[in-house]
Amino acid sequence: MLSISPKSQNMRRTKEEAEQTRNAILEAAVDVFTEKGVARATLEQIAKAANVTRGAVYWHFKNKTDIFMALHDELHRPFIQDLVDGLENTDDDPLESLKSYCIEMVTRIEDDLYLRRVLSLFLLKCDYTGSLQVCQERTIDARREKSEVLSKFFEKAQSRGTLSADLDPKTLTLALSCFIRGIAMEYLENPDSFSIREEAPKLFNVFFRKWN
Amino acid sequence: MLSISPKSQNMRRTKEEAEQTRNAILEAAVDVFTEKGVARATLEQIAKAANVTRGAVYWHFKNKTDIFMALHDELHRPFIQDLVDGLENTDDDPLESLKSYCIEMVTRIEDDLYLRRVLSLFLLKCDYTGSLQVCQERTIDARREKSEVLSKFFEKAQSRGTLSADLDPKTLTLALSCFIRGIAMEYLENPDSFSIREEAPKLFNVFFRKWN
DNA sequence: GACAACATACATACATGAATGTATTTTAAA
DNA sequence: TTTAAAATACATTCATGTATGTATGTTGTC
Repeated sequence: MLSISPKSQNMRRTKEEAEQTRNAILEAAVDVFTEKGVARATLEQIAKAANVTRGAVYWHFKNKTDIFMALHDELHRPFIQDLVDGLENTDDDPLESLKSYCIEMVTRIEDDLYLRRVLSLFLLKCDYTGSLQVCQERTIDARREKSEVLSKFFEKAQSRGTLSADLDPKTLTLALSCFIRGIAMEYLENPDSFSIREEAPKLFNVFFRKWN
Repeated sequence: MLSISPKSQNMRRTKEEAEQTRNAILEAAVDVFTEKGVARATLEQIAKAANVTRGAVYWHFKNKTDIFMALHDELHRPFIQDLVDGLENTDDDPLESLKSYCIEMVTRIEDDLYLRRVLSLFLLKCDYTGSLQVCQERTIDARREKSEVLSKFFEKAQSRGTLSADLDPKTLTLALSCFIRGIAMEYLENPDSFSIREEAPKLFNVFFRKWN
């Protein structure tokens, strides 16, 4: 967690220091949001966790929703984008590389503690009613993009004969999306119930077993 | 939505009328919770939706958490129990009956509007931080019970030779749980993105395709 | 390069509303 | 008569947003 420089209070910061403050607030927000839940988290708690006052928070952000959306933009969408990129940069056996990419990706959820917190925040610690609805609508676009990339994988596999032609790529895409989502949800909700690192290879072996 | 009998306000009700009032409050709570989200919903809104005052609400329930837990007990856990029962009452080809049961179950999510609202409420419209944490802990037990029933299915299939012996029933159970969860989440979050009624058979055909 | 003029980056103080919980009252059922 | 099932009234808390203060960074000007 970033902590702003120990200037005696109420001294004007330089541009870089201000940027640091902004980041500290965002990081503090992740902590407070995941601990209290977005709805129950107060700006006072976030400010305190970032070692600033609510004044600083209101300087950098309009309100709680604005903070959440900033996090959403900076963390969630890049995550999906990263996923898309990872999918596009594979060119050998499509299904095999897709499989190992999936395993790698969900394993990161267990290994990368920060990713885990952030995903938990967006998937578990908030509901997208009210002012947060717009965030969800934005991710829908990103998800459709993701689905299109996935589809191409299955199509490529079909054209190479690795995948039976009578299976619908759209269906497989939907199935895989649901599967990944379910794994993430079940793990985040109860991380002690199973180890992704151990189970992910088995799980995706089940999903990607002989298709033709 | 139940509406209590049109007695001129402030008349004492009979026991049955009181029970009706309680139910009206619970039904109103489902509506308000799903529309506003549990955190943003107020007791005033719930009372108004049930055609009573906050006084009635506080007579029947301690607070908002108490209402939520009552709903949780009356709706969510029976749903899981129903699932367990449905699984136990099949005795022919285990995998085939498991498959059709899965299809039936998720299809209900699209067809049964009330089920949809309730599931949406518990899966999407609340976060289980703070006072709602206990609810989540309770479902964890129910889920483990569900998993054990599922496991037995795969074990039975193995003993009958329908399922390769080198596949771990535990893994298959986890996979199926995640898959179902993911389907429910994706659909509830964006019901327009696909039709469960059309896709469920295809999806579970993918999952349950030749195992041996 | 010094200095005024201004903008920036906050902290502090305050006003407000909204939701909650409780205390009191009302009416009729038991 | 007592008590259940509410309605009504009230006090309190709490988070929010905003207004204001303030000291310093920044920038144009000479």
